[in-house]
Amino acid sequence: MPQSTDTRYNHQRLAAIRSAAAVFADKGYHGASTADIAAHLGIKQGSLYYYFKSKEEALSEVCLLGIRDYVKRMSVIADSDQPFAAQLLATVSSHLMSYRETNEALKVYNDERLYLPEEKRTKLKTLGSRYRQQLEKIFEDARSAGVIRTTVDCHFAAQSVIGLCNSWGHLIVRDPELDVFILAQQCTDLVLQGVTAAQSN
Amino acid sequence: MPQSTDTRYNHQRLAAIRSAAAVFADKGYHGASTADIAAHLGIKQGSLYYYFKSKEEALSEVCLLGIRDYVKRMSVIADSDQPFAAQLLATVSSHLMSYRETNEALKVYNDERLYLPEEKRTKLKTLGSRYRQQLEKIFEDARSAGVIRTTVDCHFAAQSVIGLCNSWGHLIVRDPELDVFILAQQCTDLVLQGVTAAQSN
Amino acid sequence: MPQSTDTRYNHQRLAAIRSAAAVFADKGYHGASTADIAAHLGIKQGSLYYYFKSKEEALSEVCLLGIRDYVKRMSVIADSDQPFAAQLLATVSSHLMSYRETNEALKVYNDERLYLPEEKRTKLKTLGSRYRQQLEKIFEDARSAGVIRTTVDCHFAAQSVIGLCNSWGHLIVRDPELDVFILAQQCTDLVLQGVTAAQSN
Amino acid sequence: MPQSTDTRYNHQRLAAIRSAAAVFADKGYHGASTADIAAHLGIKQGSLYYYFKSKEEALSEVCLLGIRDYVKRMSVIADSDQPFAAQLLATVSSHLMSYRETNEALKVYNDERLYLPEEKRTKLKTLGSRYRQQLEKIFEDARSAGVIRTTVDCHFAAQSVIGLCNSWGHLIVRDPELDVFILAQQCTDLVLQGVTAAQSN
DNA sequence: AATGAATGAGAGTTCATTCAT
DNA sequence: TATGAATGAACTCTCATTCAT
Repeated sequence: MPQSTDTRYNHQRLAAIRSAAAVFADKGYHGASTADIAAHLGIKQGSLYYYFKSKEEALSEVCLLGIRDYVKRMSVIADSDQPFAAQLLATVSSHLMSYRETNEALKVYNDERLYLPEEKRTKLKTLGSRYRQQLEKIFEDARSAGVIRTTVDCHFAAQSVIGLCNSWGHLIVRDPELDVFILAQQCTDLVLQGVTAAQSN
Repeated sequence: MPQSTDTRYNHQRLAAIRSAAAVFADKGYHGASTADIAAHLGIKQGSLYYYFKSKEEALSEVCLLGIRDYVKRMSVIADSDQPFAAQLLATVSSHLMSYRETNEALKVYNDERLYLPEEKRTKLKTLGSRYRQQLEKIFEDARSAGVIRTTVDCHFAAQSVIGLCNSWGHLIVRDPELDVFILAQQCTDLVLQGVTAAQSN
Repeated sequence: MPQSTDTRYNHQRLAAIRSAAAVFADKGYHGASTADIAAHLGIKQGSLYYYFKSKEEALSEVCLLGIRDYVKRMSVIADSDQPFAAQLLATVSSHLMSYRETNEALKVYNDERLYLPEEKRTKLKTLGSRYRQQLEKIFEDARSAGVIRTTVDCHFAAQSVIGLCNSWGHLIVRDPELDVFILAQQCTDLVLQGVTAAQSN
Repeated sequence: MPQSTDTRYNHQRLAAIRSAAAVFADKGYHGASTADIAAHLGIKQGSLYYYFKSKEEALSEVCLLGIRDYVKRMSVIADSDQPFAAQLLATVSSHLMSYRETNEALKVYNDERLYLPEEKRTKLKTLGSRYRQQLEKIFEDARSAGVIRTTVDCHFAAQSVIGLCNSWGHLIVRDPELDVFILAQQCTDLVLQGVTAAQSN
């Protein structure tokens, strides 16, 4: 069993996970064949099994890759002392950036994790839930501080931000021209101000 | 070959499409087997082919069912003389309701249409684009009328509304307890006002 | 799910079991491919799965076929009132005949049952053990009646008879010329009298 | 290529053969993988090929190991001047002991040799046949000498003794508690005297 | 209008084998 | 002497599809 050190094996294995992420993102878990993944990595089909016990393990690893760092960054943001608007922008930026950085793994986490067996899925779900709860907490703190309206449903708001980011994430993956920073700014603005013009009176 | 009148055949065929929608929504296109669909409908696998030429045709029909009415209603909304806020609420309501009404077909349209061949996909895409354009137009008109800020990017706004509705739609399909009307109100509010508290000066 | 009546399905399924028995007997469980079995039956490989859920189920059914009748006949013999010598001859005859009748299924039961999962194996083992116990009982009764020597270890004797029959069974399967009736007579004689010449004094 | 002297290589090679014997005996030739054998020996899969040209060669060596000494001992017994009963006991003892001594190799020879190619199999068969013929000769001599009944079929008797020993051998391999000496005595007794009580007149 | 039976292509997976190091 | 990495063929199994009935 390989260590998590910097061996050649681990290097190649990570490459394999990234290949799986790309292919799963493109064709979906069931639509993608192990031959597709192997071809993307430049090896033969059977050789994949030197790195994965099964196709399912590949999916599992991709999902983990997809949310690990992204959840970690959310913790950093939640623990910071920045004002609400800055935290929100940071969250959205981090979320959208993840779609670029992790080779579509986050998309795979969102769309394909349901094909994992219960056990692995709940483990991932725990991570995902923590993310939402931390975002929710940010909203609640802002509401307590009077920064946002008292009528705002924080659960709804957090879920909406996540949903908004995810739906843009799909477009980001498909369209490499999209500017993630501008988009993050726009999304944050929308959530903060809405679209309505300021009442002038 | 049966006519498209109100025969028993057409009745059963619609039931078959709905079964396909339910199964595709649950397991994805590739994850679902024709046997699953048949079982959901209460017939045997081979008998499905009396209603569909192929599994792909089933997907195609489901996607069509998923957006037809929903696009139609958008046209009605776009053509109406209601004020912007009312149009937006109507759009969101219609969108979210579709997830309930059409037996998960809209979810299938969103998640699985990419598995259709070019030809059929572009045909659907046309419908989907029209939807977005009409929504975009609503935003543009509102901007011209000074109802929303001039800095609002209408393409971005329309896409965001659609994304927001779709991400909530996924939750709606999985959670039958969610109240679609309240949700529509909340989404509209978010887009209109954002979350920021009113500046008191 | 098919009934155990005389449907076409059950007829074909039995034929499939017999084919599996023949092929397993010839090449062993792991050495035989499902393609081999299908070819022996005159259908295509994939079609086998219309009759079996898995290759393992095929093995399981073959093993069952292999001992079912054979165990049943032993019960009849054990319950009869015949003298010991007649019972022994009947047992040996029945045992050897099974190798001819059941299309090598008994050989498969002996050699390949260890590849079944625990659960199914123990179920079969119960049947097999009953067989040995009944035979052992026959020896014990004979010993009590003074028909055989008091020094005879009945467990050893029963196991030896079974082993003798099984080893001849292997030869019977491979050599269609062997006369089972003569063989049964010889085996019984050996066990009854041994080879030693009568002491003449 | 190493010599057949007492090098470290030959030492390890013998260990490899014994590992193969153990694994083949446990899982069968086709059920066992080269990885299993390597693991049993404490090396990695690929390294096995330093000792064997192929998996088949491993089987071939195991079979040879299984019968070589056993056949040799039979020759010694056959050439000796002992009385029939002593020869028979010696034969049975030697046969049963082989199951203990040679690491299950004799079991492998019996059960798996059929997977060898014609050429190698016939070579082994020659050895095996010689064994049976020598045993047959022992019976024939005893019959000529009037030690055993004239009605005894010597071919049948020799085959039966071998079969009896092999079937007990299987049990010996699986059950380390079985006392081989007692068993040899019992088997010999059975063949000599049968089970029938002495006629008292 | 529906079914039972079969098919064949393709999937995931295993594994004996090779070879540079 | 042994290993890590890779390969390709074979295998079990699934499934969309067909068709006689």
